[in-house]
Amino acid sequence: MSHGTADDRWPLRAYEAAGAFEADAFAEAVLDLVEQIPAGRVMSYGSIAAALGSRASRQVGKVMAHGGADVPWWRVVHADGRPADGHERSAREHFDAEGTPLRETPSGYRVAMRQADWTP
DNA sequence: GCAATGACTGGTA
DNA sequence: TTACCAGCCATTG
Repeated sequence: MSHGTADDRWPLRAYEAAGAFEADAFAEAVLDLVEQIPAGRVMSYGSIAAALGSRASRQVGKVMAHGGADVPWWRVVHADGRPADGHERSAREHFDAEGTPLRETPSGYRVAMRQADWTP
């Protein structure tokens, strides 16, 4: 990461814009971790929380909803491989472009966690 | 301090 | 596989 300014490596600007001027260590860690997920791989909300020594998967979701716009949010999926609720369509395009292992289902698609699941 | 809320999970039907 | 339910966790009013 070169050296960049605090601005270009902290996707917290959206967070701040939302009203939270002081970013939590948790939110910072979540966004930072998401940026580290390699293309073609994914992590579940629960796994992220676990990697941070927490179990607040729902909080991870909240962080993504507010500051996820500046990070590869599509690499964060449900524990069963389903993409973020309400973003299935957009996520599909990214997965398709990155070659993320997917598997079709009667009602849509799902990420093949068995192969795509990643952990730092 | 309690109740509601949310990009969640795991178990059961 | 999908649908529903109870549990969990931090934030918000």
